[in-house]
Amino acid sequence: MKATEIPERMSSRGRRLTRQRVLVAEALASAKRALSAQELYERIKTSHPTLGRATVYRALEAQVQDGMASRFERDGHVSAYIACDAEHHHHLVCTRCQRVLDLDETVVAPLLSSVGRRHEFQVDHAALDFYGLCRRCRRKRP
Amino acid sequence: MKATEIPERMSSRGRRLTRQRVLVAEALASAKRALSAQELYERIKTSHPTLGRATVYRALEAQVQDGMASRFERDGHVSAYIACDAEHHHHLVCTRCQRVLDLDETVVAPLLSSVGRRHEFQVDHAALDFYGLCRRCRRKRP
DNA sequence: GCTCTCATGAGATTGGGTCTCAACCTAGGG
DNA sequence: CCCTAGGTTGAGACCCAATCTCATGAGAGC
Ligand SMILES: [Zn+2]
Ligand SMILES: [Zn+2]
Ligand SMILES: [Zn+2]
Ligand SMILES: [Zn+2]
Repeated sequence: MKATEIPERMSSRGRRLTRQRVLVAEALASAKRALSAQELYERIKTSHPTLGRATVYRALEAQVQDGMASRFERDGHVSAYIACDAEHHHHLVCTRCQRVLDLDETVVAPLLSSVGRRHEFQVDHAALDFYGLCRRCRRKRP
Repeated sequence: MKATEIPERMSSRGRRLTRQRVLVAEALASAKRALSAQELYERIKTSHPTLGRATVYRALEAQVQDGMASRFERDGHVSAYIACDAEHHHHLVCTRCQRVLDLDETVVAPLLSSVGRRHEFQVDHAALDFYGLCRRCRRKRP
C-alpha cells in the first residue's frame, strides 16, 4: 500500500480523517507485533492522555474494514490486531514474542476450494491462524 | 468412541465421575449442534435448577481435555462447544443452523507441514475452522 | 465562517468467564 | 458398610474486554 493512499482509505465510505484514527494507525503500524486494543490504548495514552478507550476500539474496527489491519483471537477471548497492507489473508502468530508473519496464501487457496467441494459446504470465512514459535524464538529456547 | 469408555474418560486423571458432568455431557451430545456454555446451562437448568453456572464451564473444559468435545470461537468472543469423539481435528460450522461437520483431516495434514517448512515456523496449534452454509441451509435460502 | 454530520471521550453498562470457599460427594481402604 | 481424603459443587462476588450513551467537539463541503 502506497503512503499516499493511506489517508484515502481512512476517509473512505464517508469516514472522516481524524487525528485520533491517524494516531491509532501509526501506533499499530510502528509496533511490529500484534497488540490488543487495550495494549494499544495504554501505549497511546501516555502521550495523549485524553484519548478515549472506545475511540481505539472504533478506530481498529475501521482499520480492519478498510483493509489496513487484520484481527485475530488471542487466547483468553481477546482480540489482537496487526497492521497489514494486503487483502484478506492469514497469519502465523508467535506465542512467545507476538511477532506475526503473513502466511503464503498460495498454500491456502487449494485447501479452501477442496474443503468446499468435498463437504458440499459454502465457505464464507475461515479462521486459519497458526500459533507457535517463530524462527528466532525457536533458536533462543528450543 | 465406545459407550463403555465414556465413564472411563470422564474419570481419567484422578477426575471423579459426577452426576453434573454426566448431565452436561449428555446435553451436549444430544444437541446435534454447537452450543455456548450459557446456552447449555440454560437448557439443563430447566430440569435441574440447582446446577451452577461455573460447573457447566468446568465440565465443558474437562470434556475438551478428555477428548470428548471440541471448542471453537463463535463471533462475538463466545466459546462454542460440540460433542466430538475423535482426536484433535477441525470443523465446518454452519453460521445459520449451527450444525457442525468434521473436516476431513487428510486435507489438513499436508498444509500444516508445508506451512511449517516454508516459513521456518514451529506450528504448535492451528485454528482451522471454516464458517459458512451447510448443504441443507444453502438449499433452503441460496 | 457556517452548518451538517460524523466522531470523540468519560463513564456507565453489559456479559462471558473466573474465582472463592464452605458444604458436599466420590472413590478407595479397612 | 463405614470412614476418610481430597476432588467437586453451587452461589455469588468478581474481573475485564467490549459496547453503549449522549453531550460536546471537530472534519468536510459550501
Ligand atoms: Zn517469536
Ligand atoms: Zn498480515
Ligand atoms: Zn446449516
Ligand atoms: Zn468434531
